[in-house]
Amino acid sequence: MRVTSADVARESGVSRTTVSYVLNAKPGVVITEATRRRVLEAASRLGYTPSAAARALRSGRSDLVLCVLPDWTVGPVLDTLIDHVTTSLAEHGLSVLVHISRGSRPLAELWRAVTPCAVLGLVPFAAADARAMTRSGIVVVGSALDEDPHPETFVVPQTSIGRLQVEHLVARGHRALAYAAPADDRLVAFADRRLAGVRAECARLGLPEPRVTTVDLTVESAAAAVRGWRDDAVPVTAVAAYNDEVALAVLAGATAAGLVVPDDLAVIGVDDIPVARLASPPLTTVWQAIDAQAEYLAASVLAALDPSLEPPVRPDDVFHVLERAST
Amino acid sequence: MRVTSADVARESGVSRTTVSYVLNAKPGVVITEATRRRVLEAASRLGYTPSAAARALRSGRSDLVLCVLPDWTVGPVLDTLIDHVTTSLAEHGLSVLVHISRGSRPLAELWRAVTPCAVLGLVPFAAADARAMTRSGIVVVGSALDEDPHPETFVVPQTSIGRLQVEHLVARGHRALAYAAPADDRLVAFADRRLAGVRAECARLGLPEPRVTTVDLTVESAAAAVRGWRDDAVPVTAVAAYNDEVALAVLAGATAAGLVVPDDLAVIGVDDIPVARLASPPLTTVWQAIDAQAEYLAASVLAALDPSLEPPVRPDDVFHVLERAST
DNA sequence: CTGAAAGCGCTTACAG
DNA sequence: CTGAAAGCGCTTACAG
Repeated sequence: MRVTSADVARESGVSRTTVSYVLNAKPGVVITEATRRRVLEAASRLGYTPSAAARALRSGRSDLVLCVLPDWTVGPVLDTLIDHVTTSLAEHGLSVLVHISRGSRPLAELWRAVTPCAVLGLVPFAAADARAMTRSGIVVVGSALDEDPHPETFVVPQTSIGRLQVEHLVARGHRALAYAAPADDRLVAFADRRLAGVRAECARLGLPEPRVTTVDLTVESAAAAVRGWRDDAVPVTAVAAYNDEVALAVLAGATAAGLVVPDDLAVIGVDDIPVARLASPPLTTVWQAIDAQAEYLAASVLAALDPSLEPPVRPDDVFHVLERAST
Repeated sequence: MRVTSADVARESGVSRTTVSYVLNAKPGVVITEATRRRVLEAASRLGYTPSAAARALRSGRSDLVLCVLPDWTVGPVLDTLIDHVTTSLAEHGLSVLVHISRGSRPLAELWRAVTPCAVLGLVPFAAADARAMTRSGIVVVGSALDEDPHPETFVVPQTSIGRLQVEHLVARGHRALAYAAPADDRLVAFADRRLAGVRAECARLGLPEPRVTTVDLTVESAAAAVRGWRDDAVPVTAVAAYNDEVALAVLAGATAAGLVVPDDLAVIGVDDIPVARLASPPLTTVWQAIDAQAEYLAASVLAALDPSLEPPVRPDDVFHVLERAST
């Protein structure tokens, strides 16, 4: 049924060795042009496609990169990141496969089934998982939410997002700040790091501790939060939100509470989702240089796979404030 | 280096055959409880994990399901759908791997590398691709944007979305309708089907042809569109938008143009993205029963894989209007 | 420049 | 109830 290299060999009148040499363009081996052409023609005529399983079994390595995502909704930023990484690695013959870790099955089952050459975690791996993969010869590129000692780790400096938000708000004259945290439990790790950045920057600038309030993605929840902030001894005048969705909720809540943004309350989000600019007023947000991050991530994988490659330099300065009318 | 079934056999003092029988719980083969236990213990002591490559090579089939996504931004609806499908299929020992078809590499390279048992397309496959996969013994579950003769195809009745939107707007007393189309080229196939639904329903109800305008995700673009609609001989009073993002743009554009929603202009979207309810006024939208769709999709894959299984019945009535204040 | 042969790790008839 | 042996399709020393 299946067309194998033996078929191609028979069809073109050479040995399987030669077929393999030709099809893999084995460096160092010289094949007569005529032979080469015959093999190539036979292969395409027969519709030959090498068996990945056999190749993986033989070489002990596949050309698949397994990308493990967190189980919370991905969002356009991560979508774009994956897009870029996929494209970059494709140029090096690697195919990226994405798995949403739905908690349902252990990660181990998955990478054992796929036998990827590398696993890319966009969420931190459990130490045991990382160890098991490494022991199996799989290259592991993990992620950290912040500073991490491991050189082979993708670091998204979440704290600096919080810092940037505060820096921007303070430059606009605000001193009494609040942090609008997301309600979704699954985001807590990220939210905490961003909040840590907000706190650290407030402390550094000698501002009072920021008020921290969880805001649902509903107008009522946000309006209640806004009222709470205004009722404070020192009323909050500016809000750093976990992300754009939370920021949009705060915007809606402020309007519902009769406040004018940004005069009564300034709001800054994170991500620059498409609808951020459609809000009224348009939402100021923290934008991320996803291309640079993706480039770095792809280069990290390649470097980890091939020790002769120079490890890439972590991109600096990937976050920027996109100033709109909400601050 | 790698622990193989031969190691387990040696360690437990049995043959590889027995190891295989025990580990795969081969039905019909009876193994002494003592032997069974010895093998199981040796396997776990050694940390044995079967080689997926060898298994795939041997059996000619893996337990991976490749899910191919379109190259446009996925969005929360598709995210959720994949989540559900992943969970469902995991219960049957299948792992779902997602690939964003970035256009960069031909699909063929990918499924050849992965050798999945099934490929699930959330976007229609090219006929040649589908044929090649089927010929290679891979089960193909494709998608169609609308009615499709193939029984093994996932159908999302895009036209009925448009119909529902019109039906809702007409029930609210509107007769002069517009369709707000997305600017992104990659969405054109979907947008066209939804528009076809809008047109068909207008025709059925004896309404004038809907005005069709492309709307960027910017306030300016939307405001211009809104003004155009108002300047018509018979001014448009209600808009069916391609999705919630476009609808939010129209909302912003209407406000910018000095109109009051829904009194001057009613707007209905599609998807119920989280921020839809945060808009002012909150956005009426078409909601989809993703759970039912995901269940159907997972069952389709299983049925295609195992002919003895009853093919699932296509869920009916998956779309519903979620009425909020924008209509 | 090309071929015969081994072996990657597994499963499964086929004998005992 | 258990074992020896073949073979899935590939690549790669090793001989010519």
